[in-house]
Amino acid sequence: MSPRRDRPAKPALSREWIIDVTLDVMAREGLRKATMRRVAQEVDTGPASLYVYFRNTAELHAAVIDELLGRMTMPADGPWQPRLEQLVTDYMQLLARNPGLARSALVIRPSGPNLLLLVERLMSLLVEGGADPARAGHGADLLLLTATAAAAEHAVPEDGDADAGTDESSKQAAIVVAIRGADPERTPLIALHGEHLLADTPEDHWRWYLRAQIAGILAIAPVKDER
Amino acid sequence: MSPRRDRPAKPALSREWIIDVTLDVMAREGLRKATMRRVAQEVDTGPASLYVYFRNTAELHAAVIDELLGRMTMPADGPWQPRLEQLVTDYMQLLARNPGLARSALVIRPSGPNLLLLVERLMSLLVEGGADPARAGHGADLLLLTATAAAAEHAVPEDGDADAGTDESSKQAAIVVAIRGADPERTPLIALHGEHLLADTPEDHWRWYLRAQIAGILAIAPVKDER
DNA sequence: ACCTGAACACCGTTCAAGT
DNA sequence: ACCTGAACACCGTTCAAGT
Repeated sequence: MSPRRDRPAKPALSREWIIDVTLDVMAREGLRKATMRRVAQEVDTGPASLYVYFRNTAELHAAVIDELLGRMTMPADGPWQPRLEQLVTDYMQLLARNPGLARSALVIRPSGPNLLLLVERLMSLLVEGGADPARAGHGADLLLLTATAAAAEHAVPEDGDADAGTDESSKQAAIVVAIRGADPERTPLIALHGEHLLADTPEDHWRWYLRAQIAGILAIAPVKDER
Repeated sequence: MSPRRDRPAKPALSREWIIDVTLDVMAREGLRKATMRRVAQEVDTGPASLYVYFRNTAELHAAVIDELLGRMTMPADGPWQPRLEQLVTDYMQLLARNPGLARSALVIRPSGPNLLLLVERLMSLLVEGGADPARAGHGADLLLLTATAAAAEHAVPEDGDADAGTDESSKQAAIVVAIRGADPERTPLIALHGEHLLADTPEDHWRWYLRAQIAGILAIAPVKDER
């Protein structure tokens, strides 16, 4: 009669369970709270137990990212460019939704099976758009890099991420002040054209990044060829 | 006779001194060790004292980045494109040299006076290259974003950054294994062209990123214009 | 104002021992 | 093998009190 019946026997620990619980804590309280100790507590054990499945925190985060990637739906048929933009934007938003995940992604360089599949799709869309297949991999890489970085920036500050501006994010506010207060002597171009940076929405901004990069990827030749 | 003469009187705390000491600890042991507690100890006080000058750790890091930016030398005269590439590469390397700094830069969005000056220079070089002045700010933004992200990736793992692969960085190794082991059925393009990704050096890779982005920035029109 | 010791509420990771 | 409590060596930040 050791396992009580009213409280079902504790399920066996497993990679999957740990990842699920981590995702859960993350959704509720942000990645910053999804620590080894906290997750361990949530699965009702000591922190040491997790180290049987993940060598360290970074590896746990990598697993979480690949899990999320697996849930991403690929855009339907249509012209290559909107599909490409959609795919990269989805990836960006996936990371931006869980602030801190993007930061992790930059450090750990995910390379799980689902990431490979995403890269394959990006490459195929770029090739459809006319890219040199030999360089499509670089193009995909660049798009993912920018998406990750943009997500890390966009990222909603977590509760008390040392960023509790009164009404607006003080991070944004600092930039606005810096641009508006630009000295026309020292920084004439910013003084003249800075408003353009503040004028459009983050979405417009992101779309411009995307378009510029796609245009560049399609236009540029391999670096090696020169000299 | 309260201040002993053999041990000079403790200098008064100041923003500058704290930044200098932080830079010092960073250079010797990496940003990860440059904690509030550690820096406080180095200036021989309790951690609480630093909070008189910096509201939190992120603010200290931002100050450190702007200080480093101030020490950056601007490239000499010459054609705009090499100068532009040099400038962005310098910024990337400045961040890559202190692993973790790049990660901080993404989160805190530096906007100090020295960053503004860098943006101004980038804008002016882009305009020299033929960019629409109204969009040069976006271009500079994109270049800095990529530089920061690339630096965060490149970044040499700090001593025991949970990344002590036997001989090579295990992070890199994981990608190599993933690409080499790509399934030709599931990911045919990677299987076919993946070697290109492994073939060139990080420097070539970076230069390609730069060229692609510059080409794109010069080619693309404002997003707003469509529809 | 500026400065501080002490405390609060946490971390990641490893060890030695258990099953 | 898998699992774990306890320990080690840290964190950021705030408080209440001092000068």
